[in-house]
Amino acid sequence: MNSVNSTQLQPELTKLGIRLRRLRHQRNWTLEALAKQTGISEAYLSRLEGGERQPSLSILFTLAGAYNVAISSLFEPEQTAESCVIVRAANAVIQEGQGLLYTPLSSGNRFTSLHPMRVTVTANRQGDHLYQHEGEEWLYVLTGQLQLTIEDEEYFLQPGDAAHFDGRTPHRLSSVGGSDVEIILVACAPPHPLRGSHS
Amino acid sequence: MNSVNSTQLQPELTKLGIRLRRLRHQRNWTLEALAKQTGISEAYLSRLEGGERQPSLSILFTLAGAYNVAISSLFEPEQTAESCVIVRAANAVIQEGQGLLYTPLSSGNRFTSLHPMRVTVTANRQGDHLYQHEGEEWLYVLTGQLQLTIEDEEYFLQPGDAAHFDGRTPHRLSSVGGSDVEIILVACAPPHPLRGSHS
DNA sequence: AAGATAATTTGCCTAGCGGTCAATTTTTTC
DNA sequence: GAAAAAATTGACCGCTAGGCAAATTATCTT
Repeated sequence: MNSVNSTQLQPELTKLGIRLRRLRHQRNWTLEALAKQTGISEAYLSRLEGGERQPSLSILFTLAGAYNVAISSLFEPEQTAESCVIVRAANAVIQEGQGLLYTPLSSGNRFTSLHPMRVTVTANRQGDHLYQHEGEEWLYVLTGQLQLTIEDEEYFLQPGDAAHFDGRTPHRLSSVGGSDVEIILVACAPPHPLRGSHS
Repeated sequence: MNSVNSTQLQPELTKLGIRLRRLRHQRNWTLEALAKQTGISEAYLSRLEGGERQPSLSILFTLAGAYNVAISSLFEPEQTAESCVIVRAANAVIQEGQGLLYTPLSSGNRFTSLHPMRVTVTANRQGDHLYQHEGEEWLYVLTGQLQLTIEDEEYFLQPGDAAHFDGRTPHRLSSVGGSDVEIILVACAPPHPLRGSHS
């Protein structure tokens, strides 16, 4: 009665194995070389890379050390190595949400982490809602005067000013001075954002 | 003769335990509740959080599932929850490197992932060097005309255009049209960059 | 093509640790 | 204070992580 496999385990093990093997091949190492370096037997390494064994953390730490990568990187979703996405000012697609005007500055999900956009905070809009999300956020004021509220702190930003803050602390944007504010906003989301929490 | 502990294991286990406990407390869950939900015994959970046991991957996957977080996040360095960093245009600190002029737009390392900067590509500079680094890169042209070379592809960007690419593919910036180019550049580095590889 | 050598995989085994139950201790509540 | 809830610990077992050595497959050499 092991209800363990809510996230099916085997495919994850296979993926892990593949990543490990790729790391090794990238370095042109043989199983023997790796075994000698880490003190782990060739046989076991082979089984790991085949996804036939479930490595203990100590093994994972050792391997991550040998490859000089973070353990977490062994579990991160594959980077789609799409080379480049260009978004032209001419083709801007403006979206509306919560009284703000958005223009995504990258076509979405080919890259995982960065989510850049151009945002227009319309004049006299009073930001009612406090935003809160995983990851970091950074913004840069192009034109206008921005009022940035972080939790209970207030900042006033001029064109050329930048702000960098933790997305988890409640924040809000509004314009001051009676004219629209144009900003560049870049969010950086972790690979697997925490969605609505608890039961 | 287990040469496993190159990266000392025990402290990592402790850290992991602390993270797990924090996740549980954040949700106001009791060991019993978590045990019931996951099918893992309270006793064992307690030991895990105390760092006294080395969880198997299947256990980790189950827990990550219960908390709805990525497994990798269990191994990532603590996010320093510093709330906000403001950089004023007035206080810009200009640095020079490789023929480019940099202005960091966030004061460094309090946040891990995002590294925003304003870059001036001086006129007629010929980007000789091809850059290559971990993580993603995104840029936005403020003024001037930029020539962006990604591997063997060439792109010409006008003010307002944006580009998003994988930092690992070799890339280079240069100016065209005989005038300086001002851009916003945001790099997104993974927590633990791969430093110089292999032996 | 066939030896020879390097590289990986597989059969088989077991020590040790992951994981549980039940009892004990600590913390909270009223 | 007692009583209930939450967390920890002792003692134990089964399973599997991981090693050894033989077998297989891939890579050279000539």
